[in-house]
Amino acid sequence: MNIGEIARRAGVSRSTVSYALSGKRVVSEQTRQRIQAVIDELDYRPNAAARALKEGRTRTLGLVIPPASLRLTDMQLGFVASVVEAAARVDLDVLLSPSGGDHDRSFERIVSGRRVDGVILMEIRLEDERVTRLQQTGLPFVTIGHTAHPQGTCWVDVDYATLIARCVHHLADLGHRHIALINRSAELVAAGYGPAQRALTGFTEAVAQRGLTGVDLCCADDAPGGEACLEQLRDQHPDVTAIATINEAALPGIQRALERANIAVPRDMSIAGVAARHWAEDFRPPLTAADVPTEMGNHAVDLLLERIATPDAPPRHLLLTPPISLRSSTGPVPTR
Amino acid sequence: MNIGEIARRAGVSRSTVSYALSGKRVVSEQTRQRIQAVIDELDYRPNAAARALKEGRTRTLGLVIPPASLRLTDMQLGFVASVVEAAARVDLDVLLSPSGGDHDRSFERIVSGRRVDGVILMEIRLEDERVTRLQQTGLPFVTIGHTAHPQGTCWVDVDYATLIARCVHHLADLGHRHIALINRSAELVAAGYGPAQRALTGFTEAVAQRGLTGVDLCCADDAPGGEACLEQLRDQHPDVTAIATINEAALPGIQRALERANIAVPRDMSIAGVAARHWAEDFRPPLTAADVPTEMGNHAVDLLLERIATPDAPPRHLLLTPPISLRSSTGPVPTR
DNA sequence: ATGTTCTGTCGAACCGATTCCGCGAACCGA
DNA sequence: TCGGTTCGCGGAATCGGTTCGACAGAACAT
Repeated sequence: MNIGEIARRAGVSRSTVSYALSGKRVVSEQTRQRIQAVIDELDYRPNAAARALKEGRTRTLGLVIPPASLRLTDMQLGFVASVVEAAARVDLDVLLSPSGGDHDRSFERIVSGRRVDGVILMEIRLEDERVTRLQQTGLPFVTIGHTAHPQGTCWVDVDYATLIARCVHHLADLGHRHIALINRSAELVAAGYGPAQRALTGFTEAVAQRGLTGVDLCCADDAPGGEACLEQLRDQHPDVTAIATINEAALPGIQRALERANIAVPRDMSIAGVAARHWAEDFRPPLTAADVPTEMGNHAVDLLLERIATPDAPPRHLLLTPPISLRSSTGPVPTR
Repeated sequence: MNIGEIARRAGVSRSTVSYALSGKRVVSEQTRQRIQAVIDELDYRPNAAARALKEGRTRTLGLVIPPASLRLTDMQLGFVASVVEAAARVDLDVLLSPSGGDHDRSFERIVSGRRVDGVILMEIRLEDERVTRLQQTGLPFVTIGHTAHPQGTCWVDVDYATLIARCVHHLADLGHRHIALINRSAELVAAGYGPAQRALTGFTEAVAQRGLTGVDLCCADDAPGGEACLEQLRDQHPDVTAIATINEAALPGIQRALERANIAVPRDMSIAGVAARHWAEDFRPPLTAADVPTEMGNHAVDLLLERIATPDAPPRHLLLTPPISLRSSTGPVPTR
C-alpha cells in the first residue's frame, strides 16, 4: 500500500501523487480528484519512516521524563499531559524517554538516532549532563526548569523564588513573625534540585527583608511526609504561626496532622504556597496559593517549535509568575 | 555522519560496516576493530528512520492514553509508567497518542502511518471503534481493559467483578447486612465503562448471593465527589454500615466527610475496595483493599511483544485478581 | 597443477517517500 | 508559421540504512 500502488491505480507517476498530496506543485483538478479517490478507497497514508528519511525530520518531539520508578507528581503529570496535548494540536507525536542517569540508553537512542526533531527535558538538575549532550548534538531542546547556567538555553520555569517570597510578604502583612518553609524532600534539596533551591533562596531573602524569623524544613513528597514534618514543626518550633510550602504532595498529610492536633486553619495557623490548583482546592480550607500553570507544557512546545524553525535565533526564556489566589487558608496572626 | 562516512574513514564498504555492527555476517576481527574505532570517535549511531524503512519495523510501541484534558487517575498513570519502563528494558521507545474520539488524527497517524510496531490501548470502552480499526489494519495490539466481545483480542485487565464480590463477602462475613457500592462517576457508568460496569455486576451478584441489601452510588472521581457521595449516603441510606468502592480518587473526600460526621472507621463504618496501594495506605485508617497491580503495564508489554513475534498465535488474556490486603478499615458490624 | 571449499569483502538493489530537471503539448502574439 | 511562455506531468536521483549475490584470494584435497 505504498505511493507506487496509488500511482499505478490512478494511472499517474509517483511524483504526481506526491505533489497532489503536498500541493507543492500544481496538479490539474481532475488528476487530483482521481488520485484522491484511489487514496480514499485504499485508505492510504504515507509511510512515516520513508518520509522522515527523505525530509530529514520526523514530526516527532521527544519528552524526557523522570524514570518510571519515581512516582511522578501531579505537577509533572500535568506537564506531560499539556505537552502531549499541545503537540497533538500541531500534528506532532511525542516520544517518551524515561531517563534519570546521564548515559541512559533510551535518551541516547532518541537523541543520536535522530528519532525526534526536538526534545523537551523535564526535571533537570542544576548541573545536568543531558543538557550538555544536547548542546553537543545541536538538537533543538527546551527545558522545563533551568540549570545553573541558563544563558545559552531555552527554558520555561516557574519563578519559585518570587512566589515563595510573595507568600512570605503576604503572611508578614497579616502580622506573622515566625514563618516556616516546608520544602521538598531532603534528597532533592541535597541534589541541588532547582525549585527546592530557589524556594529556599526566595524564602530566606524575604524573611530577612521583613525582619522575620524563618525556619526551613525538608519534607518527603507524600502524605506521611507531610504529617511527620508538621509533627516536627510543632515540636521544635512551637512559635511558628504560618507556613509557606511548595510541597503539594505533602498537603494532605499536613492537613491531617493539623486536624489531629486541633489546630484550626487559618485561626491558629496560616498556610500559603505554590501548588497545582486541584491540590489547593482539595485542601480544607481551600489553600491560598499560586496555582502552578498546567499550560507550562504548551509553552515548552511553543518555544521548541520556534527553536526548530529558527535554530539560530537567540534562545528565549519564560519565567512564569502566576498570581497568588487568595483562598481561605491565611488570616491574621492569632492573638494569644 | 552516516554509514558511508564511517565506511570511507575505515576504508571498507558500507555493507561491511553494517555487518560489523549487526554481526549478521562474519567480519574479521581487525576490520571490526578499525570500524569500531571510527564509530567511537565520531559517536556514530544509525539513523532510525532509514533503518525502520528498510527493516519494516520501527522499534517503537504506541501507547494510546485518554485525552490530556481528562486528568489521568493514579492508576492510569501507573500503567503509563510501567509500560514505558518495561519498553525501555527491551530497548523500545514509546509513542504517546492522546486519543479519545474514534477518528482521532493522532491515532490514525500512528496506526496507518506505520509509526509503531504495536499498540497498547488504555481506557477502552465496551464498544470501541479503535479496536475494530486496529483489527482492520492488522497491527498487533493489546488492550488494558476489555471490550464486550473480548474473544479475538489480546488484553490484560483487573477482575473488578470478583474483587468487589470478595469485598462484599468479607464485609458480610463480618456481619454487615447493609452495604453500599461507591462506583465511578455517573458519566463513566452511563458510557458503559468496563470497570464500573463489572464492579456493579460483581456487587449485585454477591449482595444477592448473601441475601444482603445493597445500594450503589455513582461518585465523581475526586475528593469533593467523595464528600458529596458520603453526604448522600448518610442522608438517604442511614442503615448502611459498610462501603465497597473502586473509586480511589474519591477516598480522601470520603475520609474527610467521615471525620467531619464523627463516624469512626471501622467502629461505625467499614470500608473495603480496590485501589492503588498508595491510596489505600494514605487512607486513615489504612484501607483494606485489593492493591491494583502497577505492573499491569509490564504484562501488557509482554503480551504485545509476544503478539508482534507471533501474530498468528491465538490471542492471550490476563485477568488479574490481586489478593485483598487486610488493613484496618474493616471490622465487625456495630452493635447499636 | 587443478579443482573445491571457505573467508572476508564489495557492489548493487531495495525500502517508500520527496523533489529537481526536463519534456511535450497547448496556447499566445507577431 | 514560428519562437516563447505556461501548464501538467514523468523520470530519476536521493535520503541512510540492510541484505543478497558475487567474487577474489587463501587453504585444502586430489
